[in-house]
Amino acid sequence: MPELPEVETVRRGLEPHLTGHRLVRVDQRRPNLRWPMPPDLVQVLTGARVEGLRRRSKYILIDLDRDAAMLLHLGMSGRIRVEGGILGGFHHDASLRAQHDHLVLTTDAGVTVTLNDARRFGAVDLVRPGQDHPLLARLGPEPLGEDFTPGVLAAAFAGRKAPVKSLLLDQRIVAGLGNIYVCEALFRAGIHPARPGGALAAGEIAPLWGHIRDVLAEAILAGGSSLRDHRQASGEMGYFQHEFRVYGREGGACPTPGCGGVIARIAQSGRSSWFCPQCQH
DNA sequence: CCGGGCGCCTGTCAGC
DNA sequence: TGCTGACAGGCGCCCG
Repeated sequence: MPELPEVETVRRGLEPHLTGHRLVRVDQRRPNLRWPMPPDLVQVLTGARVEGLRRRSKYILIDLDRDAAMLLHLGMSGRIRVEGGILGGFHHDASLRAQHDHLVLTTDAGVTVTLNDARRFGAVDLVRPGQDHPLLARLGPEPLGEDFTPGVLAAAFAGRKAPVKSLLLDQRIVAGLGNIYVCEALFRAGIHPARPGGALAAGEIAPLWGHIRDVLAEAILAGGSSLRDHRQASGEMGYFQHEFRVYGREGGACPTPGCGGVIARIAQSGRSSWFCPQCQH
């Protein structure tokens, strides 16, 4: 499912239900997702008070009044739903199978927060104070943060022969992009996804940098993109899928006025890239 | 270091 | 109505 905008949407939806609340019950239904969950997960979480929620790239970090923060990654199909309480969700997809509910947190307000992940590519872990967590250690800058600049992007592309599409998916270069928003940013920038990164001119990189930030910010405002799995914590869909200009639109008309191109799809390292052959070079 | 490919899992959909 | 293959918002690992 989730790229940065979807994860940020989930984080914002969870925040009012968790921050300042104590976890009174923790129900762990299986020992692992992509990796084993820590053996002391239930012990550490039970009775802990949540001090706040942060996001780093596609990870949610739940700060606790304990010597650990909870780390959550939603993989491809992970969903969070919040139920119960005054602000609880009310229109969750009835087809969500309880079979894939892997972790249920209950707060002192009677709210339940459930992690559902059919494909189990997601992760739950604990981050100890001062720990350089291996999943976070090598992440590049936050694309919406101050550390991400056109110069940083240019330096990361310099001399690289890999397609710009692959480089933007590399979380060490910039952290939080996935297939959707890379395709959309490259379209907006008029850059062909197969161009070698090192072949981009500075005059192309700065606009690309701006389009990456724009498309992410717009998607966050829309609550993310709901294709198959993503829902806001309330159960409500995101709406940015209606704004896609190329993603998933093979055979459709290029939205650029007067272009007349037809959206194409190519495979790049096993994943689909959609683009307009007419206006992306 | 670099680039590319594989595999982890389940669900859905198109085509036969 | 099956069945089969392709494909899906990610990412660590292994290979040359």
